[in-house]
Order: sequence, then structure tokens, then C-alpha cells
Amino acid sequence: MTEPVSRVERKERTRRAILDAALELSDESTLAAISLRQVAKQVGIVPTAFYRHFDSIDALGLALVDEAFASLRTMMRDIRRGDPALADIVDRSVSVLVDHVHGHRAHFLFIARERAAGPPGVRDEIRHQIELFERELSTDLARLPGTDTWSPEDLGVLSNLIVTAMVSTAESILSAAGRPDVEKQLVEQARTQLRMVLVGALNWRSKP
Amino acid sequence: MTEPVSRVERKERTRRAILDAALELSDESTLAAISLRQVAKQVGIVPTAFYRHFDSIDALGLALVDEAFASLRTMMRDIRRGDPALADIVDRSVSVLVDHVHGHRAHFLFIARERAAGPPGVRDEIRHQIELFERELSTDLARLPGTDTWSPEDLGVLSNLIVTAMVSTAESILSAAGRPDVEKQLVEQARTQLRMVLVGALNWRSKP
DNA sequence: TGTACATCAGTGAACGCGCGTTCACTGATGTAC
DNA sequence: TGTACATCAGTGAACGCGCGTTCACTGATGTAC
Repeated sequence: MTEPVSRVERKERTRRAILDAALELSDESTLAAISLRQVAKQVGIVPTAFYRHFDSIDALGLALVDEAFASLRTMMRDIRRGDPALADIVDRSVSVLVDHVHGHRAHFLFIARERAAGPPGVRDEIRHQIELFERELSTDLARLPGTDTWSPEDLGVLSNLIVTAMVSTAESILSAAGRPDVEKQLVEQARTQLRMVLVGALNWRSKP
Repeated sequence: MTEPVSRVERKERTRRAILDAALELSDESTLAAISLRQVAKQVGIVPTAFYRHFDSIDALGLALVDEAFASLRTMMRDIRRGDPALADIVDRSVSVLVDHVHGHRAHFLFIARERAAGPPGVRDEIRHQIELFERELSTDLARLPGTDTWSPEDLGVLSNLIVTAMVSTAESILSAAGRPDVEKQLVEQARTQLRMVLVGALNWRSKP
């Protein structure tokens, strides 16, 4: 019993299949090295049908960036939710990050690769989105007790340090796929790093 | 008056030209997206002559990784030299890093790109080399006063955090090329981050 | 409800082009005697 | 010093292949009346 499917719905399914195929293919290489024909073949359409959905591989790349960061924002909301005590903020944050890396493996891999090697437009967009994350984190940090004496600059610097460390943690976990012992060690390392940074932060006083 | 040139010397010059051409081309894209023919054209040799020097673009990539890390080791030696007091270790390290990023711009760019998006062999080699750096840094850190009570694990974790932050700083500086005000801010940020981390480290006690 | 027409996702042939790799070659440099 | 031969970096033709893009098309779905 196959349901009847509208034209719009069918088109959306193909679009979805193209995005997934591109994600999967760039898993083993990078968007810059993927051909329109490879994507079409993987989807099971003729190469020219690609143009019904995207103008070029680059345009497809920008769509993937949007998707990936949408899922990252979900993650940030997950971390904020519950308004946890300072004591377990580290454990909670790392756990949520690790869960999302597993749940959105392809998206994380895509961002990690294209951040460094994607087409210029894609690269800029990723850089910009990460900056937005840092600013959001700054705002969150300003609400923590003990940061009253901090300058806005130092808050930004701290938030950049944390985001950098977490991006690096996510990348390491991705490359440790299939080795649970290595991953466990990486998770422990991430927690210790965040704690070290927090110890530094709590003993920090901004210059006047 | 042109000097006579030996066959060996001539070959070495062409090899050099191939490496430089690949560095320059991967500047705008990534090794995975560069063709043997593009490299040959840039060098001014016929495509087949490439094989006199390298088996494939991947082999060329590995040679570039070796080169780039050789220059990074020079940098590490520069930082260690002079056995500086704890007080200015941060300023010295950041200054040396920034100098080397400017002096070896192409190599740093190459590593930054290929670390995330290069051919698997190249990626693994870069990862391995960065690990070696972390271990070296661990050894250096163990010599600092105040780390007597630290476990080897925590030393490794700290050294990973520092290397991650410095890699990220190098990448930011590269993408701030031509904007000295932005770069100045990034350098200041790197210094503050290292100081924050050191404050954290000095107040840290490893679990028993 | 039935008919006639419009829309448009996907098709398939065709194009010129750059790709990696093979092969037999050339001619300057190097070596043995 | 002069000659005969070996080496080997670079040449150039040729190959089959996958590339992005064009174009006119098909036929199922959607819409107007």
C-alpha cells in the first residue's frame, strides 16, 4: 500500500536526498572535491536534474551550513535548559556536546572540514556563525557569579577560549569514531580542561 | 653570465618549484582539489615530468607536511632558547608564534587546511605531528615550578589546551591578513588566554 | 464528474574540456677509459 | 685531453574517462472550467 505523494512533497524528498548525498560524499573528502555528477549518481537522478534544486555545488554547501548551525543552536538551547548549578555546568555541557556530536555526526564533520577548506563563501559563513556562538556564550558567562569584576573584553576572550576548546573536542571525538576507550579519554580531557579554565577564570581579575 | 648547473642541482630546483607551486595553488583551495596538471603548468614543465619527482599528489602532500613541521620545530627551539623567566614566557611565546606565522605563511595555511580536509594519509600525519608537539610541551611544562603535584595526565591535558589555543590563534591571524588592527587584537587575546590558563594551572591540584 | 490544458521534476543525447597515466623519445650532463 | 657510452630530467602524442552545462523532450501531477 503506497501512499499517493504530491509533487511538492516529491520535490522536497529529492532535495533532502541531495543534501544527504552531499554530506555523505564530503565525509570522505571535501565539498571542493565533489562533483555534481557524483552527487546525482548517489541520489539516483540524472545529473541535469540537480539544477532543479540548486544552482551549483557551492549553493548546496551554503544550504548545508544553514542546516548544520540550526542543529547547533538546538544544542545550545539544550545546554541552557535546566539552568544548572555551577557545580555540574561542566559535566552537563560536555555531555550535551558529546550527544550532539553523535546525533549529528555528518553535520559536525561537514563544518569541521569546510571551516578550513570549503569554498570562500562557505568558509566566511561558518566563521561568522562561530562568532555568533562566542557572543552568546559571553552573555551566558556574564550571568555567572564571580564575573562581576570582568571587562567585556575579558569575557569575550574567555568565551573564545572555551568555544575553541569545545570545537577541538568535537573534532577529536569525530576522529575517534569506533574507539570508545579513546573517546572516553577525550571526554574526560574536555571536562578537565573546562574545569582548569574555570579555575583560572574564578581567580582572574581584569586589569582596571 | 649564467653559472653552469649540475644535473642534481637542476633536479632539486624543479622539485622545489613543484613544492612551491603546490603550496601556492592549495592556498586558494585544498590539496584534494588540485590536479597534477595544474601543478605542472604552474611550474612550467610537461605533466609527465611530475613523475620524476613524486609518485602522486598525495606523496607531494606528505613532503609538504614534513617541510612545514620542520619549520615549526625551529619555532619551538626559538621559544625554548633563552630559558626565560615565568613572567615573560607568555609574551615571548606569542611573539615567536606570530613571527613564524608571518615568516611561514604558506606552510601554516597548508597545515590549517589539510589538517581538516587533506587526503587521509596527510591528515593522519599532521595529527601525529601535533601530538608530538603536545608531548614536547608536556615535558617543558613539567620543568616549571608549581607543577610538582601534577599527574602526567593533567600535564597532557593542559598541554593539549595550550596547543589547541595556539593553533586557533595561528589560524585567526592567517585569516586576518592585511588588517593589522584585527591582528593586534588577536595577539592581545592570545596573551590573555595563555595568562588565564596559567592562572588556572597555578591554582590547580590534581586529584590523588 | 469530465475534459482540456499548464506545470515542471526528471530524462537522455550531446558538447568540448581537463584529467591521470602509458609509452617511446631526445638531448644535455656525467662517467669510464 | 679525447672519445665512446650511460644516465635520466624533461618531451609530446595518445588513451579512455568523468566533468559541468546546453537543449529539446516526456509524462505524471495539478488546475481551470
